Amino acid sequence: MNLIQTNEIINNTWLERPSPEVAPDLVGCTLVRRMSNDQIIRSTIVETEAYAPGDPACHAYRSRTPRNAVMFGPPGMSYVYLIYGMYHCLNIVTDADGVPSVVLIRALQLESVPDWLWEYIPKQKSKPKISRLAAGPGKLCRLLDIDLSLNGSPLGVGRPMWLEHPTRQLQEDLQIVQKTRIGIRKGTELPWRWYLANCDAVSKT
DNA sequence: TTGCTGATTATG
DNA sequence: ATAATCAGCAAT
Repeated sequence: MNLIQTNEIINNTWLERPSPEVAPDLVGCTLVRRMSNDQIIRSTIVETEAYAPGDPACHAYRSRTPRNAVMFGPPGMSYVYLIYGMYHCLNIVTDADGVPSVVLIRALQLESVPDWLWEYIPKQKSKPKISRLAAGPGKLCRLLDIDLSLNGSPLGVGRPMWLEHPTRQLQEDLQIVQKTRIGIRKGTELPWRWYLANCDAVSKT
């Protein structure tokens, strides 16, 4: 199945909804990344999680701080943070300006991997399958060279990243599963994780 | 200023 | 099951 198609650009109005509404809608959408060499990498979002106000797992649960500031900004920005001192996580800011609400991008499916991109993939014991290269929030940021320099960067055509809708037909054919979020200590009961069924890139747990 | 924690990953 | 590795945050 070819998940990557000609698409319509996602605008900020579409993102101006609570993250638990946007997160399932982003599954099946395309993340487009313009790398520093101006090459374009397109991939399909196959796993997302929502973080929202009143959610104890949300970085903005306690208060606004320098780290979480962009979560409070307008929709359509990227919120990137460093986790465990060595990986980055990519979020899409959603909901109205002032409401800290984001969608974490947990896994991507790439259609193909150009040779030069393998330089972004660290040497490992065994060569991973293409379907596992962006399987996990830290891995996808490493692969697409996403770091703190992209925190607060607006999404858009011509910018480092933007989002596109799939065709209507494809969107309707998607089998999306809803479950609880993973890797967190608090807010574990909220069913705010969505992923594509039968997708190799999705986290196993 | 110290100490602990974490929306992770690769390896044993 | 655990090391790697560090910014943020709460407590001192």
